Amino acid sequence: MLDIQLLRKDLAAVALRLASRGVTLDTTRIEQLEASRREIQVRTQDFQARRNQLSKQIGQARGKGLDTEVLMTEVTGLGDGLKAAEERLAGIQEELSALLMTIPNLPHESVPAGKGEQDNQEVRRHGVPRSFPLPALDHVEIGENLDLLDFPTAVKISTSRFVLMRGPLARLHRALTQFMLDTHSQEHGYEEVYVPYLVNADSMRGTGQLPKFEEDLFRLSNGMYLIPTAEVPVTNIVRDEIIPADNLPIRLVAHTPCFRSEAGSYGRDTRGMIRQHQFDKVEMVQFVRPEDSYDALEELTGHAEDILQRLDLPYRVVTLCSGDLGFSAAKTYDLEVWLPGQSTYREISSCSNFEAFQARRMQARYRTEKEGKPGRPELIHTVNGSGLAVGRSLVAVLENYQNADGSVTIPEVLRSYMNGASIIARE
RNA sequence: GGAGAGAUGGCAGAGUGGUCGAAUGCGCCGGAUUCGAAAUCCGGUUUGGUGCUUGCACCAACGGGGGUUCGAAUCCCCCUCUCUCCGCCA
Repeated sequence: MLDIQLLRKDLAAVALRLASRGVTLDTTRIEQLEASRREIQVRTQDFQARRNQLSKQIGQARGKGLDTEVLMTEVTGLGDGLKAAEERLAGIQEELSALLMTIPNLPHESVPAGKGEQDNQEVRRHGVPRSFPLPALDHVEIGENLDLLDFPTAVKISTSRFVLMRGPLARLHRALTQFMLDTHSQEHGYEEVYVPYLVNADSMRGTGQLPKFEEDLFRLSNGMYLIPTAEVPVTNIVRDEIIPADNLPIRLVAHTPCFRSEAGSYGRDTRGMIRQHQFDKVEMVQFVRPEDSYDALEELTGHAEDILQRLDLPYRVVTLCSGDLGFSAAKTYDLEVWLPGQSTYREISSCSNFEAFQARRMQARYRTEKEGKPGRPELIHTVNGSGLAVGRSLVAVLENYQNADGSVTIPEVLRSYMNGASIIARE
């Protein structure tokens, strides 16, 4: 959510910055609503002040046994006007806040202008894609040849866009998860947290999934939602909290399954594990002081990159252009891993600074200090990123570590999680 | 699933129709005292919003929503959540 003050003060500038995301702001409508809000709110509060004053006088008069008829007559006369003003004000504020909830975040000044994916800017590359004597297989062929990856059975049990993994492959998937969690919690300074996978609508509103993107979510019959990312439960830990300044920054990491309905991506990535309704992810979240959030974004992106480097997977870092930014993000780096089976880089992590956008929705604040004295609560900044998407990491390992005989070498750093094994081969 | 109790400030806890945004205690902040500290004493200490003369005024909020009333933390209705006991259960 944007700061309503900013819209009041400089609506044209806000509209301009949103235009770079391809979003058109109805400035006329906002100006109209603001003008009437202002007028009606002042009138309503005047009514309320008068009523409070009179009611207080009635109470005092009764206490002294005096006659209250004159006072009663005046206060009764306020009734209709007050009620009408209150109702109109409520209506306007509801409309304003509903509108405000659908406006995306403003891109940071360092974000390149652009319409879509093609305008994203590559920042750096790391690692060199390995060359294969024969055309590299994709993860589906590799996994199915090993009899460890089973899509048909997953479809039987559930439906399309689900997967069944067996034996050493299932274990490799778990090994990746453990490795990521251990690295972030033991070496990068994150506290590991275990969180609910079902959340309420307030939490979804807090991080920005609702009200605009309900169709991307799985909603349960009791009104709760399956999380599309650990970002939702982890970030909402600080909803409606005032954090002592000394506690910042807070760094949290969680592993969760993620559920996405993938409405609107029919026909995209239908083959394989790239785009599933259910996948696992390790997510890093940081709560920081506003002045620190861009440093935190660089740091957190580095933590995600460290996982790729330790797995020795080639990747590149891309800055999303204004038109490709997610709803809540002010700036995003995507990490794209090299997939030999597709001969292309594919997103494996997304690291974003949301500035105060989520914090404002959540009322997540910290207590500032001024010359040693406690100051006013101010909104924190939230930063998060995948570290990494586990399913896609597995895909990357299979494709980058495949051997000519159909086996797959296990990356060094995962072997301790695989009972010392160095290879996955057909039995 | 059944029965009962409850939800008030950072915490504990009072308040059942009127000067209550809320007693009291604890905590926290500042000051006094002290060589320093403890103890003690004094003062301060919720959040969101609006207006303008930017320092003041006003509005709203006692789990959430609605109602009664001139006036609601207090009365009524609905919802949510928490706790206790029983049942079930990893």
